[in-house]
Amino acid sequence: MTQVALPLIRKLALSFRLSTEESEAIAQLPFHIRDVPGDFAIVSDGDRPTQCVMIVEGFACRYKILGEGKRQIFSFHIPGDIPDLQSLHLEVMDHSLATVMPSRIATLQHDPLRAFLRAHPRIADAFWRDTLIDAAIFREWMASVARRDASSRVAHLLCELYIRIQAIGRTTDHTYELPLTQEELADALGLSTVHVNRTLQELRAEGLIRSGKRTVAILDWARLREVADFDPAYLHFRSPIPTP
Amino acid sequence: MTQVALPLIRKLALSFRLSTEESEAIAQLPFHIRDVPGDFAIVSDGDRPTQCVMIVEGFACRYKILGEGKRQIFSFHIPGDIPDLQSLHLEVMDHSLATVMPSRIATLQHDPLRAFLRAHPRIADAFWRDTLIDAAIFREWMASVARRDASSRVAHLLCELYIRIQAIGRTTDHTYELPLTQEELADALGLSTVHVNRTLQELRAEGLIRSGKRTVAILDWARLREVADFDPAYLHFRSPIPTP
DNA sequence: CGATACGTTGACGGAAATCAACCCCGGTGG
DNA sequence: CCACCGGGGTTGATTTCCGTCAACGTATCG
Repeated sequence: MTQVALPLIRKLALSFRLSTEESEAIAQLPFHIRDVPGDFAIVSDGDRPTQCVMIVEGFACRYKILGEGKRQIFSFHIPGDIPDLQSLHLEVMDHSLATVMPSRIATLQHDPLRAFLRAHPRIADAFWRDTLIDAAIFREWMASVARRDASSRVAHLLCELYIRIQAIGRTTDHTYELPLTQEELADALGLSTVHVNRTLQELRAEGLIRSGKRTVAILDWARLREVADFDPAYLHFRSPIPTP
Repeated sequence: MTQVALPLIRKLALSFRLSTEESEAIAQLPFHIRDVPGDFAIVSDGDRPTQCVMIVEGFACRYKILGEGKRQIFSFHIPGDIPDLQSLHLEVMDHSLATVMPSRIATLQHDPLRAFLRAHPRIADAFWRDTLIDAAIFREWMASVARRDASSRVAHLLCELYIRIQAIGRTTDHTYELPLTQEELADALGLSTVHVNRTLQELRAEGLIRSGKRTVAILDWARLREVADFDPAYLHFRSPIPTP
């Protein structure tokens, strides 16, 4: 019935060998589909969710509001991601999850999901693995924010998103849709919006990217990757990553 | 036989309700004990480990060397931690693990561990949960490095280590052993050693901490926590955290 | 057509990096 | 026993990257 799970299955298959039966089992999970607007708070810091959320269409981010009202975005999420899978094992949310554009999401109650994972331990491993890749992405972002300069940071994020979005088949001609404002980029990169703006201009001037309203085009992958100090190993794909 | 697993059991119990049988099962795992010197590379970026490592005594860190030779430390690990548990599901290491002082470690082959977790799905959940807490710590560090100033960052790290070390019963009088050089602190915090030095002096001058060779004493928890913008929720302990 | 959100630009200031000494202390070897 | 050495800590001077502030441009929308 549900085609809904397709991006999830495809994504898990990127890093894990799923059998046909396993894929079909996942497709049978009792998803509940919902459309939500942009800037919609799916789960909030402090909540005790009883369900997980998968992104079917759209774009979401996880973030936390810090002491002096600053916001740190920890990750961006694309179709096939289950950004709050951790709520299955950690009762209280320590951060928030929100859409950044109108999106279609599929919710999955914890109880049936838990039962399902007990019945399919290999799939449980795949889900665990997925959360481990999540953590690897956090580490890489930490390294970016701690040690790379502004242009490297911006470039790195653009590289990562390109690879991830390409992996779910949503790039054409080295171009992908990026529905983020410069303020959101700044909140993710630990920069000010002003500096993000100047840095994007710099990357454009260098001929590395073209970036217009809501889209990014990679013009020179080799040099962008160089500037970014980007090595996709941390994404843990099974097969070598096809590069432009 | 093995008392070795005690810190691990104690640590899991911090955030997960383990039955006596489960604790005993963990204690029976086939650990292999080894003593290693300080600055010893346990696992390196690019390795394909066939075992996991638990810290029995000592102190370790995970890190990665970035493009221009800079090092980013992602986490510190204390007795009871299994820093490379992720290698159970991610074949290739995307970072390195090393001791920062002479340590006793216990290794655990992947195969028996995998079989064990299949046989004890609840314990598998506890381990999964542990890796999720790991990820939560990464997020918090990311927020620190991205958005907090130097004194807040240093204070935050000292708070986190205090709580974690206290949880395994290794503090006395608000004092704990911290076998880190200022260079290692700098690599963890995204600062220069010079600035770490000045910031520590500042915290000392403010009367928040006393820090001598290899030890830290918390003198004013309330104000330190305030400076750090520290909220231990992200550590996901089961019971309220006893504060000085 | 004004309101609003997002992007862009310039001037200025500040937090932290960098560079370069210097100190202190424990270990080691002559 | 003392000289030497090296790692770690400390200090001051200078530089730089990026933040902040403030204004202005531009597009979308009710």
